[in-house]
Amino acid sequence: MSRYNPKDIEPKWQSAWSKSGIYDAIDFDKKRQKYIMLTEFPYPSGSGMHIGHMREYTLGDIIARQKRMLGYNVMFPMGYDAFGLPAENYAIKNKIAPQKSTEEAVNNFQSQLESMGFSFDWKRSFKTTDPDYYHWTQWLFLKFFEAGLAYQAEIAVNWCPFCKTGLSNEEVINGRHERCDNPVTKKQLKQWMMKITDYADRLIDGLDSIDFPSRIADQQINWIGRSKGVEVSFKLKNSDDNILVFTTRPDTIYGASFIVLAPEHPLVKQITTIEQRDEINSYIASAATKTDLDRQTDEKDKSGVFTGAYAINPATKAPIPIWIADYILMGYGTGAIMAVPAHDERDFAFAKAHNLDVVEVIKPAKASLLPYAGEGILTNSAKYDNLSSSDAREKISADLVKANLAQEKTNYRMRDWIFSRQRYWGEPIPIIHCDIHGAVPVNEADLPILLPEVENYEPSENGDSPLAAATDWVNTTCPKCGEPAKRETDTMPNWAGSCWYYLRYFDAKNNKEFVAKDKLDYWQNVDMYLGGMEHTTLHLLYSRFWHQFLFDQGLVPTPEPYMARRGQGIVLASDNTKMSKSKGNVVDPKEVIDSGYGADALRLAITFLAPYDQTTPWSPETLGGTYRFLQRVWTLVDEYLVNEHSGGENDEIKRAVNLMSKQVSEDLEHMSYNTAIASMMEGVNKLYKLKAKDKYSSSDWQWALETLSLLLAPFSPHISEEIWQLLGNKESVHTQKWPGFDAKWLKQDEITLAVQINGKLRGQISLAANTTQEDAEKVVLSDEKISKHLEGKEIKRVIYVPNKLLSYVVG
RNA sequence: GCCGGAAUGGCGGAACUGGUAUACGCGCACGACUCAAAAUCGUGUUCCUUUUUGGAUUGAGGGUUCGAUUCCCUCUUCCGGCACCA
Repeated sequence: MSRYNPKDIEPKWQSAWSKSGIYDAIDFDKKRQKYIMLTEFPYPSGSGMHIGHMREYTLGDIIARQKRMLGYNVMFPMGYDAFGLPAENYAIKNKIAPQKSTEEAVNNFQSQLESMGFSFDWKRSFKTTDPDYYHWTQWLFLKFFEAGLAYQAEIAVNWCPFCKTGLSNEEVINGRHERCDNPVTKKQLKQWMMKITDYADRLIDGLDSIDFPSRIADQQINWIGRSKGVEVSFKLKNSDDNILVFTTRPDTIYGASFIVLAPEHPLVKQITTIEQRDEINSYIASAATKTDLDRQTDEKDKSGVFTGAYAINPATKAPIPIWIADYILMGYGTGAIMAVPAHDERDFAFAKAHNLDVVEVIKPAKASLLPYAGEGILTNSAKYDNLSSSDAREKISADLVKANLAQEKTNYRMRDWIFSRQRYWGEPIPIIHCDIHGAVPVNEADLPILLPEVENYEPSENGDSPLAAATDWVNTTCPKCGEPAKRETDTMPNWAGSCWYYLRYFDAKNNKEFVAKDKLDYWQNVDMYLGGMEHTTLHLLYSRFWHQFLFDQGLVPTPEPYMARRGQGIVLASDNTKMSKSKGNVVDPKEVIDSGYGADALRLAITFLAPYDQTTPWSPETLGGTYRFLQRVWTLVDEYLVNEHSGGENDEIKRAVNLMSKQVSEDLEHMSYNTAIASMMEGVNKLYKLKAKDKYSSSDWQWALETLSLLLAPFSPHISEEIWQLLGNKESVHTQKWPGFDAKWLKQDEITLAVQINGKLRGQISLAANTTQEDAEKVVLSDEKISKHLEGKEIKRVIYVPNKLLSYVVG
């Protein structure tokens, strides 16, 4: 008799597997390919990985292992997203060079991953910081540049004063930087931008062709924020200039009683009257210093200043005043609106605050207070009166377009992607600035542009990258004319490397191309992409954009990178709050393994807690339960091996194991991992009962225990391998065929029929399977307990569901 | 405010296309083993009433149906995302 001790078996198999190569993905293999991938490949930080990572990786590993057993050529790679703020901030805080801290963190991660027994193909691994890799990230940037999709612009960027770098809109969450949680301000900077807005429609429409859960697809659609409307021009009263406004509600144009411009709007200076100039200037100045957070907290009070100028409403021909206010954003639409206070909450608040006209032009079906933003019937709108607002929307915009006063226009909430960072730890942008030729791309032959080693890699206050101080590196010559020129010193954001890493796994060592074409054609794209919800409007959106561009360039064979995406839920601490280092409630997987539970029980516990996509609290008790389960499995096998086992067949064993096999297979198909484990527990409980009866006397035991180890293999790979081999098998359990089931053992001769009377359960009877309704009724009526409920009642109707239930309706 | 998701025992959760609600695990109680404890094994465990019987129950209210955790309507609460986007 031996005891289940994970420490005896887990490290042993981990090293055996890594020598064997059984998890390698094979290029051009005849078997069908299946690509399972995890987001975001981790950014190595000193603190290592927590249980949330492990949930995702365990899920991926279960899928990958089962697909291999089902006969697929599985690609299940892992690498490291090692550039970027998290790695760099960690390095700065601990006063280590990022190169060095990254290396340490990677080693730490590597050993953590190995201790969990994941079946990654390590031969394809790389870091985004490897020059062999970022060579091609830079090369791809040049493709964007050549296509005009990477460009420079002087704009007011989101600026994180703590990290001292510009940020994209996606990285600002509730006015704070998503990495360090400090409030974000605005700073005027010349930035590299990516024209993701060119792909806005494709990013929305492409979702129809791929399998993303609606919560992810909807979130992306929401973020892109497509809205269709018209741009209408309002002529200035005393000038031939026009102000363009964007509106989705041209049906309300007769109620437009004033115009509001963003403070940064280019026409403001020109139209402001002398009397208003001081007031306008001071308002512009104060708006410029507000942080996003200030703007959000000031949301309710609608500040603004009159410019002194008027525009003509093209519908009413009436002059209306032009104001400026910071609730109008320069970055959206035209930076100017026609205000319809009767039918827009913000305009209404502004009109009330500044005593401006409110003209009702839409009558709601039910009487309602102003402002009323819904649909209704037009009024005060000349010839459009009595039209429905939707009809009026079409008619009015058509008429305005015909009169050359408007054009149809689609706007997006999403802005172009601010791509440069004023930080050290990123891919250098491969551009050279020449006085004569402007921004010139580096020659492809000169790639990669290596990140130089510098003494001081901390960010600066003034918005210069730390690279600006590396003058030897900065000063170069123009690739076009050979005159002295300077390198771009901003670096790429940490999202750049992860935009295309999934492709590089096809061909990780290639130094001639980013990926060889025949490998792209074989592996195609990711079949199942697992990852957290936090990437939905960041990495997941960015990389779809890159991939769509690569498709347009003929560089990849498919229009979308990820055929299916699933997001795992968050693992909370046991007290139902988020795990955080500061609260000290983070569960460290290493501790769990070392304390004796082992990786197999941990993997089971994470998976068994709840459905994979549900947020759920961590439970040490569940870990105890899954450990106990494995121990029971172990004991079952151990007792079998030390007992004599000759004897006949046992139909009950066949039935129990076939049923377990069916349930586990079906649950895996539906990604219902927690119930798959429940099915195995149920199966093992049954085997314990059968063992008590027949003392392992049946010849079916060997088969039963082998099947159990096959079913358990994707979930708990070490113990499965150990018992598989203890049972006398020589090859790895992980290269075996997934067990099927024989339906003939699942058929039941005798079934339990539920009997309902007026919808209430009144009894259960045992019957031979497939008994006719007539015979079933006879049995029911002869059952005293049930038939007494029918006495003296008129039977109005009888419903019979064969093998399930018999339902009487009585009066 | 808008978009998405959820609500089932003491707890995590199960129930496939409407058909025996509470699988599986935890916890708890009792029993076996033990001098004892732990571990292990076994039995029980939605609630109320109760000898049996019976009644109630899937966040609340209504509807469809012989039958609803499941479908429809109204509402409440919680979680995630977006948020002055014209």
